[in-house]
Formats: sequence, structure tokens, C-alpha cells
Amino acid sequence: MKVDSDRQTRRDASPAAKGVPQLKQERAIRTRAVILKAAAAAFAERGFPNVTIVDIADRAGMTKGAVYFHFGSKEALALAVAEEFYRYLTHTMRPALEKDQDPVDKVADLLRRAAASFRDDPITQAGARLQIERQYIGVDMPLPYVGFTDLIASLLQQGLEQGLLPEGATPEALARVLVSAVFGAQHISWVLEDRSDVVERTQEVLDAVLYLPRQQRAAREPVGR
Amino acid sequence: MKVDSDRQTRRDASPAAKGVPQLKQERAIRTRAVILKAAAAAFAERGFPNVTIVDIADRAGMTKGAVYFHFGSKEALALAVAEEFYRYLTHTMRPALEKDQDPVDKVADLLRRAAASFRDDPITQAGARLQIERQYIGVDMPLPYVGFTDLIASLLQQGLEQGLLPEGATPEALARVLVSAVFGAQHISWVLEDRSDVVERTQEVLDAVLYLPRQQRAAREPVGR
Amino acid sequence: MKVDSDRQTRRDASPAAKGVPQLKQERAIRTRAVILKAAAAAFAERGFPNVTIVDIADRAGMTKGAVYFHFGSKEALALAVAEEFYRYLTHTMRPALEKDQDPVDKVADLLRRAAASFRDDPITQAGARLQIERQYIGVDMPLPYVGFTDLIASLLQQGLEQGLLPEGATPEALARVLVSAVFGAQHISWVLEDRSDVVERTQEVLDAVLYLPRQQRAAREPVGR
Amino acid sequence: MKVDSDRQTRRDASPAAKGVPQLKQERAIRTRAVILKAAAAAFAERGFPNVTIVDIADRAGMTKGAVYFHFGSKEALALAVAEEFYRYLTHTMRPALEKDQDPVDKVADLLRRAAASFRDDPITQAGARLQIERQYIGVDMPLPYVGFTDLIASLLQQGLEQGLLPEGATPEALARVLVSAVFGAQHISWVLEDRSDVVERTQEVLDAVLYLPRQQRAAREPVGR
DNA sequence: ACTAACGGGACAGCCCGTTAGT
DNA sequence: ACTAACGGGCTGTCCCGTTAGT
Repeated sequence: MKVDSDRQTRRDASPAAKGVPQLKQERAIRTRAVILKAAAAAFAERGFPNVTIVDIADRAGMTKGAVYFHFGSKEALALAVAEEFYRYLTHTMRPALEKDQDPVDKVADLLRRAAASFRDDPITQAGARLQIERQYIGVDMPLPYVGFTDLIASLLQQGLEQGLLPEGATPEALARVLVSAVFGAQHISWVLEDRSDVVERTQEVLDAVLYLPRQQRAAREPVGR
Repeated sequence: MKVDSDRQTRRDASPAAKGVPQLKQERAIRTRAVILKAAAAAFAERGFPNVTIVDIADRAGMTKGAVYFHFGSKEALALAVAEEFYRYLTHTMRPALEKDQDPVDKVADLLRRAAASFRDDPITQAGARLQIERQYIGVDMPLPYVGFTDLIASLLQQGLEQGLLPEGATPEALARVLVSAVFGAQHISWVLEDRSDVVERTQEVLDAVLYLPRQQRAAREPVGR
Repeated sequence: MKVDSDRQTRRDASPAAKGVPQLKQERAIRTRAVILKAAAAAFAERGFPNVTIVDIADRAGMTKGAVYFHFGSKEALALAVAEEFYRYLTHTMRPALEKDQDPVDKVADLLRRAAASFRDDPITQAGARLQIERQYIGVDMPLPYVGFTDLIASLLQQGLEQGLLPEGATPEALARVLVSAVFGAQHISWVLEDRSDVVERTQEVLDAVLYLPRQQRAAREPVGR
Repeated sequence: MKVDSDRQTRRDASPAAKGVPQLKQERAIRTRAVILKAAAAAFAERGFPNVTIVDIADRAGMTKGAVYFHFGSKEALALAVAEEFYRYLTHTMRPALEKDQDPVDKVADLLRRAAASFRDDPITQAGARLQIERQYIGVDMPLPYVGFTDLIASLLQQGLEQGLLPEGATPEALARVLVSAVFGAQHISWVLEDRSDVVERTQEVLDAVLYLPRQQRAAREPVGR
């Protein structure tokens, strides 16, 4: 079951140029974006198996055929949303990495931003949900969590070297714990409180995993650095 | 659309209780169990929306009609599995609570047992998955996580009073973090490693949240109690 | 698709006698009657295709199996109800025929009694409905209307000979008209007024077909005979 | 459970009326008509509960999917047939009303035309049958008989005023009797003779209810007015 | 670039009838 | 004489994807 993410891709490959290639398509790429938004909202709200193409078309204010013109299948749509999600995610994270702060604070910043996205951004919500539902989609979505976990691990490694974490700590393990906990917090917050308290729950995670031990350390070494 | 978990329930209500209405033949209760097992396995493996009644019937070695005699609908089946899951869960936890160990160790024991169940027991796997898929089921499943979180919070409260946790810690928040993290760890382990390393990941969570701070404390108070 | 009206029939044929044949069956006969009543009510209310065997069993306060013990199929049940209906009908009519009154009044009496039965007796209602639904039942129900129509025709013939009807009248045609009209009146009354005004509508028919012409005649021949 | 008769209806409501939204291609409106015909034939022949969507699709020479595009459910299909029936009925009646003849003859003409339709036109047959089976359909079909009865009553009222009916006659009652009798005649003719003699039976009704009394009157008043 | 129309496959639930078990 | 349990078939409906028509 081969599924390109969308027609766009196919088209870029074949006719390189042809008179006025992309002027006419201006409307089309707007339409495409509208569909994508609609799809994301639908997926976030009701989940992949519960969403029909007609649902999406209705939300986008057009007919099924139009959707099928831009995306070859329901799977392709999901995939496109997922990709958009990753693109958005890295974009949101950037400021946290570029800001001038110690690596542990960077990690915290990163995760808080992620949490806020989960609470506020439909694309993020859809992306997260589609990740969970990857089995229903049947096409290989980009493997989740790993890249993010590695990034955090390397930051924590720096933190450890700078003495910002207890000596016994292993950065990889801590990174796994953090990602697990934030993901879990987001999910539970979703089920119980419709995500209204994700950020708070995420902060609790950060306090427990990153800062509580640090306090201890600080308390134990009153003699200045 | 209220759905009883199964026929059993309906029947208990109607007859005027003639002693023990054990009219249920024990062939049937075996059959019922077989169906439940089959359903759990199917749900765990493929997810609620992907499982058809025929799948379950086939796995159970019988026909749709037989399944429908015992469970009035697909939803009822899912609900029964979920209930069985909770029953099994509390049953598995008991030893950890009754064993003679300090409250924090109890918590750790509890979560390790849960993790092991996630790895080994199909009913648990199905239960967890159905929880996530509750929206697809459309009947109100028992609210998840909360009871468990409360139990852990009260144990941690005891631990705090016994000086087993850092003074700054708040038991409720820690409990939420633990449950989130273990749930998340289990989920990620599922996606990435087919759950083979749940227990290890859970241990990492325990180390990071419960023991790493404690070590710090221990190190800081060398003079015994 | 062979269908005996019920098991009873079958049994009468095979074992002529055997120790204590019908003592034990006393309960059975009563049960059979209960089922028949339940079936009639169900058929009258919801129609043959809409009634399930379980419906009937529930109404009769027993299980499907019990029903199937007494009646081999849903069709057999319908047939038994229909037969009961005809038995009841002839029974109800008798007084009208035996009473001392002129043949035209007999006809009127007959039809008024029928109408009253349609209004009050569930078996009659069921019988009438099953007649309409004969196609759904698929077994040859006793042909309806004809015997009744013939009876009325012969009475009207007598009436004609006694000068109780206009000379131009043909008894067979009048009989057909009467039966059609009463049947139609009953049906329409059912749909529009839940049968509450069947008797009145029937009287209207009698007035229009039998008595209005007679009045004319009476008015025209003031010189009595 | 409200059911629109078909998609058409739903669509008319939504778009903000852009002139004439004749987006309906006339291939489609032909298809729709074919389906309707097929459905009418099927319903007339076998009755609503016995007809499957596939039956209809097969008769129409297409697949279930196509049928479902035009009609959202089996009920909608039945309703559409019923509506078509009423439309056809009023259309057939018109000439009788416009023709230059006395009101009583108009009534007779009306009913004879109806009878002929019952014998010859599948839509009419289906409509009549669906009326009887309204309970199986579960959506509120237009209330039957009443409008027609009123029309006849008002004609008879005129007839009475013109001295075409016996003085004692009440038009409303006569109208009810006529409609009942014709409906009943049609039904009995259906069961017994597959409707071949509806028209004759209807004529018998007209003779008995409208003309027999009139003859009497004529005979009695030889001295013209 | 987009809409209306159509094809086809799958699945839940229902219900009839039988058999195993008293 | 009756109940619980089981088998199997059928059909309405949904929904995905394609083609005819602008």
C-alpha cells in the first residue's frame, strides 16, 4: 500500500516547468492548507478511525472529490498532518535552544513549550493523537520520541558535566523518564481535564525530576561553588 | 445508550432471587471466559476499531451467535474486558501492599508489578489500550488513573512523614508524576520495543523520582538516625 | 416449507395412548393457550414481521425454547392464531343467526357483532391483521372473506324474496359491497382512530347500503302489504 | 428519527439559493426515477419488510451504493414512493373534476379512476400497500384517506342540494362509506383475484351506494320537477 | 480544480431455529 | 416440559475510492 504524503510531491517530480507553472496553483496551495487544517482538527477531536473523508471535506467547506484531488487517501492526509506536526514542533522549540540559559533550564523550557503546544495548538494535538494511532493508519509514520529524547539526553549530559545534576544521574535514563512523564502527563490531562492543566502537570514533572534533586544538592553543599 | 457489561447483569436483576440462581451452567462460564480472553487478546493486538466480532469469535473457536449470547454488543465486550482488567490489577497489587516494607518501597513495588503486568498479561495490555481508546467505545468506562494515583499519594504522604522523602516534596504531585511517567514509559516501550523493556524503564522512573533525591538526602545525613 | 399448525397435531397422530396420556399434559394445554394469547396480542400490535419469537416468549413469561416446544415455527403460531380467530368468529356470529329477526336485520346484526369484535377482541384483531399479512407468513392460511360473503349473500337473497330490498338489487353484489365496506371501515378506523369508532362506521355502512334504499321503498309504498 | 424523503430535500435547504441550484445533472434525475420505479415495483410486489435494498438496486440495474446516494435509507425510499403516489393520484383525478358532469357522477368518475389506477399502475399499488404497512416504515407518512374523503363529502353535499341524493342522506357519512368500500374492494380484489376485478367491484359499490337509492327516488317521483 | 454520481466491500446486530442440559 | 447455550445467515448502513461531467 504505497502512499505518498500528497499529490504535491508527485507533481513536483514530473513537469519541471511548463509555461506558467505555479501561478494558477496559488489557489490550490491555499486550498490544500485549508484541508490540512480541517483534517488536523478532525483527527484531534475524533481520532483517525472515527473521521471520514466527508467529515474533513465538510469542515473545509468543499466536497470529497476536492479532498481527493489534493490527497490521495485518508492515510496520506494523516501523514501530511504528522509531518506538519513535526515541522511545527521543531519550529516551536528553537527559541528555547537559542536562548541564553543553562542546559537544564533549556530542557525545562523545551518541555514547557511542548506542553503549551499540546494545550493550544490543534496541529500538535492531532500529531500526538495520530502518533498513538499509528497502527490504524498503516503507513510508516516517522518514528516518534527518539530524536527528541536524544536531544534532551545530550543537554542533560552537558548539565551533568556542569554539575547541575546529581552525580549518580545518567542523562539517557533521565531523558527517557522526562519524555515518558511529559507524554503521560499530557495524555492523562487530556482524558481527565481536557488538557487544561497540561502545563501545570508538566511543571510538576520538571520539579520532581530535575529540580527536587538539585535542591537537595544545593542544600548539601552550602559551601559556595 | 447505556450498555450493561453483559447478560449476567441483566439477569441478576430480574428473577426474584431464588436462593442462588446459579442457573448458569459452568460450561457457559467457561465459554464466557474463553471469549473474554480472546477479546482481550484481539483488542490488545489490533485495537478496538480494528477488531471485528468475527475476529473474536474465530479466536474463541466459536461463531458470532455464541459471542452475542454472552455479550450484547462489541461495546459490552470492551467494557467487560476493562472491568476484568481492573479486577486483575487490584489483585496483582495486593501483595505489594501487604508485604512488610516502608511506604516508598511499597510504591516502587506496586509500580514494578504493574509494569510486569503490562509486559506479560494480555488482559492488562488490552485494558490499557481500551482506556486510551475509550472515545471509540462510546460507553463510560470506569475513570482511569485516579484511584491509583490517590493510593500512591497516601503512601507517599506516609513516606514523607517518616522522612523518606525530601522535605519540599508534595505527595500528590509526586504521585501524579509517577503515574504519568509509568504510563508514558509503558506506552513508549510498547511502540518502540514491543514492551520488552517496560520494567527497566519503570525502574528508571522510580530511580529518578523516588530514589535519586533520597540518595542525596542519605548522603547529606551521614549521622544515622 | 411444510408447517403444521402445531405440535399437538403431530402428537395426536403417533402415540395413540400410553399409560397416562393427557393427565400430565394438562399444564401443557394451559401453557399453549397462554402462548397463543401472547402471540395474538403481539401480532395484533406490531404485525407479523415485527414480532420475534422472543417477544412472544417474554409476553408469555417464558423462554423461546418453551414456545418452540409447543409451536414448530413462527408461521405455525400465526396459523394457530388465525384458526382460533375463525373459530371465535363463527362462535360470535351464531346468536345473530339464531335470533328471530328478518334476514336483512340478521346481516346487520352479523356485521355489527363483527365490528364489535374488531374493536374489543385481540384475537380478532390479530386474525384480521394476519390475513392482511398473509404474504409474509408464507403458508396457506384459510382463504378469507369468501365464506362470510356467501353467507351474507344467501341471507340477502332471502331478503330480496321477502321484498326487503329494492327489486334491482343483486344479493351477491350487495354482499361483496358490504364485506368490502366493513373491512375497509375497520381498517381506516384502525389507522385513524385506533378502532374506537369501528362500530359507528359499520353502522354507517349498513345505513347506506341496506336501510337507505329501504326507506325509499317504504316511502314509496305507503299502502302496506 | 426523522428522515428526509431524499437527498434533494436536504440539499435545497443548505445552499443560500443561488438562483436555480440546478446542479442536478439530468442523468441523475433519470437514475433517481429509475430507482423509484424499481422500488415501487418491489414494494408493491413483496411488501416493505420483504424488500431488500439489493432487490431494488438489482431491479434498477445498479448497485447498493448508487441507490444510497439518491436515498439515504430504506425508509426514505418508501416515503418518496408514497409521495410520488399522492402526486400521481391527484394528477389522475383532475380530469374527473374538470369534466362537465353532475357532482355525483364526478364522485363515481373519481373512484373509477382510482380503481383503474390500483389495477394498472405500480406506483399506486405500492403507495396503497405502503400505507397499510406504515407501521413497518417508522416514519410519519402523510395521513391517508382524509383529504380524499373530504373532497368526496363536499361533492356529495352539492349532489344533495341538487336533489341527486335521497333527502335522509348525510354526505360525510356517505363519503366515509364510499372510501371504506372502495379501499376494501381493492384489497379483497387484490387478495382473491390479483386485482383483476377492482373496477367491477368498485362499480358495484357505486351502484349500491349512489345509484340504487337514486333509482328508487326516480321511480317514486315519476312526475318530473 | 472541483462537483455530482456511482461502485463495491465490510461489519454490527438481529433473529430464527437446534442442541445440550436439567 | 422447559431453560440456557449455541450456530449461522441475512441485511441495513457506512464509507472509501473512482469516474463522469463541468
